Amino acid sequence: MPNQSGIDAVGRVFHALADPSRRAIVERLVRGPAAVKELAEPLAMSLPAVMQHLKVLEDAGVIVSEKHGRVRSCRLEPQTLRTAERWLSGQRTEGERQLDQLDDYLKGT
Amino acid sequence: MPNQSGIDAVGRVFHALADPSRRAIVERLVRGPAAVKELAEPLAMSLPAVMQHLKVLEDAGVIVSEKHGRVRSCRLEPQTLRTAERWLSGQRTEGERQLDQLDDYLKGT
DNA sequence: CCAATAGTTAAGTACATGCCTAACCAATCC
DNA sequence: GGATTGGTTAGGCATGTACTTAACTATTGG
Repeated sequence: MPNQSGIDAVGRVFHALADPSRRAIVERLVRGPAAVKELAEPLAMSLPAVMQHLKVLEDAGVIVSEKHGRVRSCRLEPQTLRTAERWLSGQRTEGERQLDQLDDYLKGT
Repeated sequence: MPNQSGIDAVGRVFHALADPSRRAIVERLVRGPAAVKELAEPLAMSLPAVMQHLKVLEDAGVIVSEKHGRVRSCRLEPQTLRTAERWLSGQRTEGERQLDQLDDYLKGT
């Protein structure tokens, strides 16, 4: 069991993105919503395996899905990726922060 | 085994960051280098366990370490986190991209 | 209605992860 | 030199992850 209990939102997102198949799914969904079948196609694995990946992504809040008729449509929940991005951008050393300021200065001119 | 073979750099970084103890280590190292002992202190686990976490972080390229005398000093390798950040910022939907442009416009005025 | 399509559930397997304890090594300190 | 400090190695255990196949359900097109 991981060190901390269940409510580790950022951790779930990073864990979801650690798998190349799941990142491929995300990369596909950036271009718009897709059905499970379509997401499965390029992935060289069984449908149930894909479903598990989708569950991990959905539990992490990276995607949402809803069923219309017999097809489940999945789409990205962009805010969640932004949260992870924000955690990363928070981890800057003092040196980096100075470079960032220089950067802003140059852009602002 | 994950779907793809070993040379998945971004995947290793995300996997390293999925664990709360490892993120705590990163958050500490943002404020400057530290010895293994110091990193272990707030973590409520054995030294060997901490060492394994450090190995995961080092294999992912998130940190580097070198031994001076009997103490191993660890520090952040900021570029690696930037790589992960860049992957995330690449995953923007069309809608988000438009918001970003609006954002840039407002800032640039 | 029947068959094909899209998805779901269940159960099983192989391997990875996150911890532990115990034993060990090598640089310091007195 | 001997004890202490900081780190390392080895082995083991419980749980989690990434798949698989087989069987099943619900929608839909002809």
